[in-house]
Amino acid sequence: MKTREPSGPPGAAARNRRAAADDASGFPRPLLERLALYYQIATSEGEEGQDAISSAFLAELIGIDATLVRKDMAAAGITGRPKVGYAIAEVLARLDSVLGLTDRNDAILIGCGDLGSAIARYAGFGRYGLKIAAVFDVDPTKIGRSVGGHVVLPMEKCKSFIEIFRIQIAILAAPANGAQETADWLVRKGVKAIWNFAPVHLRVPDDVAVRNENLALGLAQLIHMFKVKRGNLQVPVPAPDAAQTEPELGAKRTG
Amino acid sequence: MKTREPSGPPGAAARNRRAAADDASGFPRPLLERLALYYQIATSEGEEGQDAISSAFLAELIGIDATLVRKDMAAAGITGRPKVGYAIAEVLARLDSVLGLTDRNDAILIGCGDLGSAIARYAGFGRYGLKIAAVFDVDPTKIGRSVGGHVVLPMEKCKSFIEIFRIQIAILAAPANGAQETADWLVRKGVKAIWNFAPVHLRVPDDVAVRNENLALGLAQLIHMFKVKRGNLQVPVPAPDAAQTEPELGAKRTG
DNA sequence: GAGCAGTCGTGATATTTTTCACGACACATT
DNA sequence: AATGTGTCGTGAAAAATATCACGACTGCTC
Ligand SMILES: NC(=O)c1ccc[n+]([C@@H]2O[C@H](COP(=O)([O-])OP(=O)(O)OC[C@H]3O[C@@H](n4cnc5c(N)ncnc54)[C@H](O)[C@@H]3O)[C@@H](O)[C@H]2O)c1
Ligand SMILES: NC(=O)c1ccc[n+]([C@@H]2O[C@H](COP(=O)([O-])OP(=O)(O)OC[C@H]3O[C@@H](n4cnc5c(N)ncnc54)[C@H](O)[C@@H]3O)[C@@H](O)[C@H]2O)c1
Repeated sequence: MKTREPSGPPGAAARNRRAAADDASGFPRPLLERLALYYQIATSEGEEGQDAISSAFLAELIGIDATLVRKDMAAAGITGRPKVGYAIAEVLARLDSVLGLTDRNDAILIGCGDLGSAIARYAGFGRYGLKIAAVFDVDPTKIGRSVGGHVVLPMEKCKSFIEIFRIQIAILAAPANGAQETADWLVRKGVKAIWNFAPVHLRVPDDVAVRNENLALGLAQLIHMFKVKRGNLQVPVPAPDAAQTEPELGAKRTG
Repeated sequence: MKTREPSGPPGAAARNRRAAADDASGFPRPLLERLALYYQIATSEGEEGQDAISSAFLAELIGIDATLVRKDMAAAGITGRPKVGYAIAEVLARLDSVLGLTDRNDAILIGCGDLGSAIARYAGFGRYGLKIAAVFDVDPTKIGRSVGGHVVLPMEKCKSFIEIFRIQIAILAAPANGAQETADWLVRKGVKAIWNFAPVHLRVPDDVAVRNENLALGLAQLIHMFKVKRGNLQVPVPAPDAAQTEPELGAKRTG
């Protein structure tokens, strides 16, 4: 399946000033990532009394080029003022809209273990419109307990809850084992967005949004960076034909 | 005002322009991300008895092109066999080395609140070489408690612990307020890699690796995807001159 | 009001990342 | 052993992404 529609206008080589904002498939991921970062920084700067932020400031803070920040702002429809920068109020308002944080999004939390409890108790996602409407678990010893103001409900009640409250967003904090099945079930029940914390790459239909928040991958990246900076990591594999040491770990096919 | 000084060595400002960026002669970030994903999938497939995996299988699972998988494998120095695929043993061994997971990495955990406790109890990071050597907190009521087999220690003991055990990796699960200061302090004490869960973008010197595991940004992205797929997100901002609704939050210049 | 300094806006350019096309090789079957 | 099918390997093309260079505009100072 290709999520890429080959609808490329052949004559549109010249860049039109309308940016690529009206692309129905949303913004490219890297841009989106930076946009959310701008939102966060703008929020924190605003709380410190700032009225505006410059592209150079953002760029320096994040470690990217200032031009890129300006392009991003343009893509989001944010207009800055020379000599001043971007008005924080406008940045927040615009990104609120662009990121879709304007209205509240009710979600259910599946799995109330260590991580699920932390999420249930965390208030920081409220700013992004997330409202945990209910918490579910299969463990009888956890059902009925109150976690972060939510009473843990049995999974048996999940189906009707989704249907009655038209829940479309689910946070999946259950074990990896069975995560895909749970996700499939949620999708069948009508869930359209899944925030997955289990260390598996969930597969969902095309009309469902999924974000695999795979912390282990982040850790792997950090360790890689760490080793590279330390210098004791021999990454390069320049020899293209070198049929060097075969891993003698066994488990190879019976030849 | 760009007076946001990273409170580090005074002359380092010019040098750490790319500090927050990640690629330091290592692999580009997207590639690295996929590599870690292959590692995870290969692990799980291996546990199910598979001997080899094909590029097509990985591509289909992740939702990318099979050619890209093969390029990635080549970049990591992994050689496959036609008609068979990539030997899982080789994939794991090679990625172990490439990602730097071969030897154990001792780390300290700073902040043992909801999220910190979940991390301390989680065993899943062990596969990536991470070993939590100690847990620290400032809250007197938490000190002395046992969390995931670790006794929570007071921050006062953190300095000597880092020095004695030559700790180079820190997991930061303390509140955002003061996270940067804590990070600066850790860096001064010799920490070379920080896994940051506070919702701020940490600034560190060039020789320190940092991964900002900003969950809120992930949430923002999920919500954006969700809204776009639902169709009720009007992103485009074509009107270039239309002085439409100015944010009435003040902060506008008087003409 | 004129000049200066700082910042945005954007077309052109460079770099990186991904896809396409096709040849080569390995295993299975007859 | 010959044939057939499925998979890897890789150079070239395409697309996406980031940077450069420079013009335009704003606010400040004098
Ligand atoms: N704790 C962490 O720091 C951490 C870090 C990264 C990833 N994760 C992942 O997050 C998930 C949860 O981690 P955790 O540490 O909270 O585990 P946990 O074992 O503490 O909690 C899992 C909870 O899910 C419940 N559960 C099991 N099957 C369920 C089902 N089918 N439906 C609903 N609930 C179900 C269990 O009863 C339990 O309460 C796991 O997939 C884990 O790999 C956790
Ligand atoms: N809980 C979540 O689901 C979640 C999600 C995303 C991000 N976060 C972020 O993770 C961090 C921790 O979240 P939490 O929910 O565990 O918060 P928490 O308040 O439950 O825990 C924070 C802990 O850090 C300790 N602490 C405070 N200052 C410290 C310092 N200077 N040094 C060492 N320890 C210190 C506190 O005593 C407390 O135990 C926060 O920055 C939060 O924004 C949490």
